[in-house]
Amino acid sequence: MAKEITSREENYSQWYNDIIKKAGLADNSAVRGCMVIKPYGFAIWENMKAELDRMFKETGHVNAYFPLFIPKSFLSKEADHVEGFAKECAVVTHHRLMNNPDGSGVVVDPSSKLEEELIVRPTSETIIWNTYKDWIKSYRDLPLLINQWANVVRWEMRTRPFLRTTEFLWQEGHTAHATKDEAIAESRLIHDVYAKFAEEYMAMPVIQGSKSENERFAGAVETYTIEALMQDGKALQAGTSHFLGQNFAKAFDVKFSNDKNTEEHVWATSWGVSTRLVGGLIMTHSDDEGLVLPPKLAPYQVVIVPIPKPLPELMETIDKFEQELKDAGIRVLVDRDEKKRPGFKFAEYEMKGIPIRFGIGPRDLEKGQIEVARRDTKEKSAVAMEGIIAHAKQLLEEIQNNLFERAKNFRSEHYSSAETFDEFKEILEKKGGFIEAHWDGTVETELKIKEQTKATIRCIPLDAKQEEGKCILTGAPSKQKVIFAKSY
RNA sequence: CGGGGCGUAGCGCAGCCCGGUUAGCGCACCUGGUUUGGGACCAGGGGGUCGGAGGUUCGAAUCCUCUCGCCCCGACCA
Repeated sequence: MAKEITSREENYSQWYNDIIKKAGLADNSAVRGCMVIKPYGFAIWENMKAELDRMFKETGHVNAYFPLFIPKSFLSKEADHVEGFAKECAVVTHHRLMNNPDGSGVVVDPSSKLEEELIVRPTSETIIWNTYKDWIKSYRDLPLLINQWANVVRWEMRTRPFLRTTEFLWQEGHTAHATKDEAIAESRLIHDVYAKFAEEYMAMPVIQGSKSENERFAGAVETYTIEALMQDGKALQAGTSHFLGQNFAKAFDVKFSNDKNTEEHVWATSWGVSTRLVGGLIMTHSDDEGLVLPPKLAPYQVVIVPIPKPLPELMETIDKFEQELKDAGIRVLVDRDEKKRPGFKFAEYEMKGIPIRFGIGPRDLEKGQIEVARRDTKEKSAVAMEGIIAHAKQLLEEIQNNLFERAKNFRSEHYSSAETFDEFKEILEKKGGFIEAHWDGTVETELKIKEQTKATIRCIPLDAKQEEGKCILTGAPSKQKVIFAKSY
């Protein structure tokens, strides 16, 4: 029935908001632009986090934690960096409140004004590089491979739950290296980790590429990105990994002595993914009936609904399956609610995107079978109780694969090539999606295209074939196609 | 910051134009009963500063002024 969810066709943004609300992922908060991540939504993030953390550690990184506040002066040490973030910083100017003399509550105590304002971190390059200065003296201190899980604040004009909130959760890796090549290799390594995570865990296909100068991270020499395609034909930048060159080392005077006792500036990378991924996950798979979650990240992979309710004669069997599923490493939820009827529960768990539902009633008990429903295709089938655990395990894999294939198909259907600007505009208007096209390589052209079409260069794909062509806007020569799209 | 919309019970809304007893409906909630294989039904019940302030009036959810907040679309951005 999908009660209360706006259809995608009717209003895509409303649909997105409905899913978040009805599936219990997040709420708006008392603070404009900030959301409350509810337990079910946070569980998805925790699963993402656990997997990413494992991948980072597997590739030699360790976690640390740096302060929330950054002295204002730090931010301005790297010129491009401050320019990129200055307009969206929350600033702490005082540290104390006092009772309002007129009795109307509390006011800022003017005598508590800070000598130097503190910035709530929009990203931590500056405070971290200020710290690295003390940590790095010799080539023996390198590489330094550190990640932190943190919250950051960017005072954006327009926010959307998960996709862009004033405060968001993320991880930010900050590494230091002795050579340029090593730093580039590091940023590429993480770029690959992100792509692998997106595709294998989120079942969200991505295009890997580098950013144009205009879209590059403030302070970076090169930004690598993974770009995903949402169901409304808009692209989502899902993760970025930056090669920072020696920009921050120079700004914070971080030098090391090499094995020939010569001083050199350190080479750096930084990389991050955020709670935005949850938004990407929602928009990649979900449908008009609610959330659809890939099994690998679903808080619960199987839900068992006793039909018509948790009768004692059913629960013995159900408790046994619950334990067996747990033992098999499957996250399972048993609905022991006495009051709600099965139909209600079915709709509820579809809304919440649980990949597999087991329905078990007296009839099933008699026949030694279980009604197995999969969320991705909505198919239902009767499966013998014997071997059900193995069946569930295999079905979870199948669902994971199916979601990825489905998303890949959608992307192929929304991946076009344009030779002329008219063609480009027509595709954008008719179906959106990614459009590959020749571009003359200049910022001016990119900005003009953006102005006329709202589309930007999502990335210069790493695997693009080299071919002679003409820029769709200016006709100037181009050596390869780049990928355009409207984006979030 | 521009353009549009909206603030009435936890949620979704009606009532407002055209002022008039005790502010209403659906869902949710509580109690009891009957039900239960795709969002059950009956009966009873609880819950409201009508976003806030000021004004007009015998009387304001309703009219006027100011104000606060939220949502959508855009500019900005992960």
